[in-house]
Amino acid sequence: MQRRTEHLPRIRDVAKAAGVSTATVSRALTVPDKLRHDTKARVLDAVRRLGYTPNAAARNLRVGTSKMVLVVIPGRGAPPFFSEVLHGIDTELSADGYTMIMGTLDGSPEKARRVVDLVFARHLDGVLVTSGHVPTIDGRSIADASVPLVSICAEIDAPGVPAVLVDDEACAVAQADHLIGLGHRRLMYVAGPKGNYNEVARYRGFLAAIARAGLARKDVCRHQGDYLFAGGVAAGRRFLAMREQPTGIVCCNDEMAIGFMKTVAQAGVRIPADVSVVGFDGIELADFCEPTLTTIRQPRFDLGATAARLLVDALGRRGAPAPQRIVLAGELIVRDSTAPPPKSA
Amino acid sequence: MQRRTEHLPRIRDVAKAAGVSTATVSRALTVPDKLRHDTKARVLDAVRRLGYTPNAAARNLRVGTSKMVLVVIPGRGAPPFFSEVLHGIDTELSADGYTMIMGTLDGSPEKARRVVDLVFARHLDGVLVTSGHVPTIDGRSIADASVPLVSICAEIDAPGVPAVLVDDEACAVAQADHLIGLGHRRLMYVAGPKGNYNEVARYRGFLAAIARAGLARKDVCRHQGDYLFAGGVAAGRRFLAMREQPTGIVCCNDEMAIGFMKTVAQAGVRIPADVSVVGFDGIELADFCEPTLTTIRQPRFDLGATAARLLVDALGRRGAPAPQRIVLAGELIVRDSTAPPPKSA
DNA sequence: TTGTAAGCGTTATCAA
DNA sequence: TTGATAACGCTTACAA
Repeated sequence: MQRRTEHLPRIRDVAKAAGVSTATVSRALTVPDKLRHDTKARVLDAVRRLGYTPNAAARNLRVGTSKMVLVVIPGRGAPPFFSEVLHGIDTELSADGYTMIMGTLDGSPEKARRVVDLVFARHLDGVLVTSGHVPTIDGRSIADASVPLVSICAEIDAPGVPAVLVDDEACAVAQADHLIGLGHRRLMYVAGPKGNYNEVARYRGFLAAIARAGLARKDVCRHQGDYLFAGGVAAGRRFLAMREQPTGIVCCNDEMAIGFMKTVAQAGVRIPADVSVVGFDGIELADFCEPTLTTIRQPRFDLGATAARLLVDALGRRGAPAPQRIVLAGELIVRDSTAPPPKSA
Repeated sequence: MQRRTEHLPRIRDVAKAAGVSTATVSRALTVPDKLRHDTKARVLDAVRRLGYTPNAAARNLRVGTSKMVLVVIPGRGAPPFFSEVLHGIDTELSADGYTMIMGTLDGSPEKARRVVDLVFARHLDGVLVTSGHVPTIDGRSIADASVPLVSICAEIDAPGVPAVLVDDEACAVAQADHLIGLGHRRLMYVAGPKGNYNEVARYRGFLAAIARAGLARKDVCRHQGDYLFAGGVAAGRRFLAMREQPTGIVCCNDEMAIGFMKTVAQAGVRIPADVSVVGFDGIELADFCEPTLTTIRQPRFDLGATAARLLVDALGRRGAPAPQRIVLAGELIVRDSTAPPPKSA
């Protein structure tokens, strides 16, 4: 009636080998203190001899949990920013015996459906979301599955979901203030994808900073970007085509900043002599490109680790994590891509 | 007797709502062609109305598969080299409805045990290994679990496991030949971790190339590295301390090459005027560092995608993938870090 | 302290 | 074409 796994031992094989009931085997593995010492020894010996590991599906079905956590990542495998976030997540999760399932999103409905189905299939105990919004398809949102959720790097569009993030707005102010403090008066803002949580917050900070500095709106332009290298290249081309070029470029992330720098440098523009560039995120690349990039360093490992810890603690209590907003510090790192504007400007 | 998931519908709720048996609901979802049109419609309607998704644990237990694939990654979250490999894996896996579980290794027994347990718990249908050897703990190897296995980037230390890789040895020859062709006669080899599969193959290629070029062994030195940035820094320090410095540096991967370049450049050494550096891998960083790095480009996405495809095809046939060795082409990319040696040398 | 047996939610066999 | 039901392998309430 059913295909059986060839030769892997089941709990009753162990029970037989140890001369006990299956219940005792189960207890030896889950609540060893409640067994007599010699029975326990006998059972554990049989377990070792047979190489027994409990079947996960059967156990999950019975106990209703899987010790699996879904990590939702936006787009293209794992973008540079997320590698350290994942490392932080992985560290905390495995410390508590949880395993990480990757759910990548690329904007396609298929991917979104897979993620949502995974959650509703009760295949996992909790979800970490780094995409800024709750995956939803056909009106089904993973927030409706009553699975504990924690958001990383963004407040999320569902009520009561705790978030771990940096203060995007304040950091964006720091970006702009840095350039303004150096004397820049004509700025360009290279934006992230429209409506993206971080983009919105950072642009707000940018606008606040230029308002406070009393810059005229005509001295400031906004270029629609996409967080990708390509978006930075496009911004660079636009810059090259401008009659009155800005002297300071505020980028919404590092990848675009680097794309911008590569593009204008190829056209003979000197950084920072002719134009200054500030990035956001603090990815490794930012310290290796030429010139090295002034940027906002996000505590990427800690963002992931803190969120994972929050989730794991809640799961341990068999509840949802308390709604809260944990703000970690971002930091302006001044490197070689920024300087005072050229005299002529 | 048992905690039940609060409000998620089960198959019998759907059956009741549609006025059919649970068997019919199951069939409507798995073999829809075997139902009368109107019954099918009625069932699927109920499924939609109730928002029913089959419980994964129950299904896995019943059918004996989970549609999950474990990806074993060595160390530190996801090192730069692997991001694209993962992207390729993810693309192929999700095309066939498989989900990716991450198993990171950091050399600790705990991590290894988790990976091995996952496999023996039958929690997954297949495994992709990028670490060059089969995870093993306490004498239990995942190769013994009769779970289909495919190795990426390395032939693996278990018989009959298919591998998808580039020809490390030939690529290493290309690295060395490039420098030799430029006129370099004193070379330094910055190695990967001792015994690592790729390291061994690449060093073999290096030795073959210098032998063929007739270089004296005294003109060549080997520095023990670790694939990490730090290893490159150490190699750079050693270089700076040498009386008779080599003019060409062959690195076993890009991260070390970049670490080396940063270190010696800080000490005033000019690249490539004073010393040439070749990397291996073709990570993004290699095209953004200063100077840009001559390196071997590995088809990272394809390595992952091909391996995943191999595995998924085998799983579809409910068998193990055919033992084979698929070699993809690596390519020497000449950039700015290499030039003829200085005249004085 | 240990054993018996019910039940987790599916799917597949068999009978109708 | 559909329904009743056993079985997947485990944990746990209850009885001994």
